Amino acid sequence: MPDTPSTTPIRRSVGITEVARHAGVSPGTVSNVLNRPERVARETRERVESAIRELDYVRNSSGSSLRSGRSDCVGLLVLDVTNPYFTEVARGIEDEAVEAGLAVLLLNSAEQHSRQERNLRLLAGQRAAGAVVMPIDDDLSDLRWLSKQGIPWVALDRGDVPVEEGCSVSVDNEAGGLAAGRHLIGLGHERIAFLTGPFSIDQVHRRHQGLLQAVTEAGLDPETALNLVHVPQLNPEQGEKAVDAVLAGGPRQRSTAVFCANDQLALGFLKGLGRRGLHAPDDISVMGYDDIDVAALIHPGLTTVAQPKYRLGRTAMGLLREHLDTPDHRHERRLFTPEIVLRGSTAAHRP
Amino acid sequence: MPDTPSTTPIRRSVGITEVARHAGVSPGTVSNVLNRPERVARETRERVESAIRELDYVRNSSGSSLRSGRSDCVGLLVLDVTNPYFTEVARGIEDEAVEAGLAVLLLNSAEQHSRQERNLRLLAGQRAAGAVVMPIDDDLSDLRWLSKQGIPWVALDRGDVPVEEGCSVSVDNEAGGLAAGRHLIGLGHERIAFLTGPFSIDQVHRRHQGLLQAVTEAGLDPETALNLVHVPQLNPEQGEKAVDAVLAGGPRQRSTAVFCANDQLALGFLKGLGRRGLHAPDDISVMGYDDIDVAALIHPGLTTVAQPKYRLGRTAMGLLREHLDTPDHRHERRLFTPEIVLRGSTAAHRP
DNA sequence: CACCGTGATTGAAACGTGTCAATAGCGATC
DNA sequence: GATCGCTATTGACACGTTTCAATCACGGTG
Repeated sequence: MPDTPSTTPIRRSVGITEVARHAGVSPGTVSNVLNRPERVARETRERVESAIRELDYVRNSSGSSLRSGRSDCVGLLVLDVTNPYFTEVARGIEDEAVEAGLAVLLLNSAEQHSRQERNLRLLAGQRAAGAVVMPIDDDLSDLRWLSKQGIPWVALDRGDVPVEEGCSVSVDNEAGGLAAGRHLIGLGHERIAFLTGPFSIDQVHRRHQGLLQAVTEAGLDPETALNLVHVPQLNPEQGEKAVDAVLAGGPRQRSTAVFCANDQLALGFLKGLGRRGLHAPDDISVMGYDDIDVAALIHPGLTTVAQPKYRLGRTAMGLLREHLDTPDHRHERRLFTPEIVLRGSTAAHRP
Repeated sequence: MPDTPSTTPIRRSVGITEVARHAGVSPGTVSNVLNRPERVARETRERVESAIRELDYVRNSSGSSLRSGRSDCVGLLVLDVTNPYFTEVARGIEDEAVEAGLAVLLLNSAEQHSRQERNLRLLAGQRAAGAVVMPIDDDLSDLRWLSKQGIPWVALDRGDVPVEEGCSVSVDNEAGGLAAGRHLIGLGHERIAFLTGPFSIDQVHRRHQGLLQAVTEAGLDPETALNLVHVPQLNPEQGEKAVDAVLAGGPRQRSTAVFCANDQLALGFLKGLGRRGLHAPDDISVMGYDDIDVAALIHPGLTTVAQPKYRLGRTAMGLLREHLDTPDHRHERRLFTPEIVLRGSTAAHRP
């Protein structure tokens, strides 16, 4: 029994050498026990292991990654930590990373370019093993810089990354818009509002393309069947404000359904409806996009286009793992197809 | 002559020595430029700085923290990344950390003890400068281990940490329960249901204590005025399931208001109400706890007890900074008082 | 001129780990 | 008994940085 009742207040933490001395072997052997246990005889290994336990040794990853050149940290660059969409993705990434024995360094860009740069510098400083990045805009120069620093990456939610530059995982927004449009048209709606942010956001633009396709393939005239309502940002406040614009027009021209580019917009819109004493789907059918958690928690439930968020994160990290494991890795682009989740906020149009 | 062709095959990134050679100075000078710029003459400093820029040098933090013993990483141990409550706290922490020039290593315990341990080990391995921890239960042994490893920490949302063991930042749950109770009683409600998880969760237990105090101070008999409904977990599904239990009792005994231990519970409860064609506050007043974002986004808005989440995170990290800066630091306990946010889900009782 | 002080720069020694050639131990084979 | 083959272990060095005592340059003072 080692009786060390008075833990020294200030001490350099125990290192590999101290463990070695304690077990009566050389530091190299301890290192071998940690990294290639099969190379060391069972008896010595056990002796070292018990010394490790006894001294409460934990390997200093600074020294380790300094020497080996590799770190067991991967970066996750996120646009906004508070966005529930991202947190779900983060969960997928983390689960996969844990399996690979990697630590996730979560970095928040807070939608600011300066902060994204700062964070990438930080990753490079850590000599991170790799990174999963949700780039703040379609400017790839930051990612190229990362490549130049020797840090492999996977872009998330950016379908437009050339496959020779790097891996990417994203969801087919056009297919999502198309499915949403078909759903509403299938319910008999012939005048649909699209509540959206600026088309400079690529994802939103593509959703509109899909919606447009649904309208034309149904033989409707986009001019009259589609009512575009633009708001500056994709947040609930804007959705609430937009109610009047969406409901504009006489009884014959008024939209009977609204497709929101975003669940957040849809939530705000629903709230605005409620304030005016109106309800979905009786007064207007409402559809969102993303399927964030709350979509299922409100009444009526929000019909929406679900992104496979968790799987998105998992495959992104999976791709990164593959990248790290295989030396002659070739970049890949993975495209997911979203699925519609039917809930109570949409219903058949009753003329 | 540096012709050692058989060195490591992996491409090492540029280091301080290469910068030094390029600028015609010694490595020590480059280090000084990075760490104590005032000690080096302006002319040389500029020469070094331009060399740094030219070679695109970024400091290797492994080497740095290995030598100096300090890391610029702090850990943030979170119970569940997807919980909006925590993400808001995380935002506060990150903002403060960025100001202090610290990187935040976000680690997710996913409510599992094994994972919490894993993550703490990881932190110790990184020789992190400190940690902000939301402990998974009231067992302090993990935190003590962290202290023994020489890593200072601040506990979050655990009011019961002895101040001689470490710093803590939390919110006065008893005050929150009291305020909620007063609000409902002030509206004329005399039969209140408390929808809650197991009392083994300290926070929930204290909220109940506060509620109890409100009831007794109003001269009501807790036996008849309070209806305790226990569910195993604090999630929306349980809230939805609990509707019948809350609404039980004849017209004279039925609760006219429900105080949910959690916004998530409240959301589920509201959904369950809607399913049955009932509405808040007409059929029953509903109150939550936490003030997560969605509470304001639904209709009617959810009256709830707001925790100062962002400030909670900021002060936690602030305390940690203080801890790191002042050598003769003494632990502190900060207690915040929550505030009621009035929205539409509660209303006066009409007998 | 000798001496001192000051400020700028240098050289070398760590920090804790991984790697790898070298060595020791030892039974089997020639 | 010498040699070989094999496994287990050892030393010593390198990774990139910080730190600190030592050195150098140089102008001012006695």
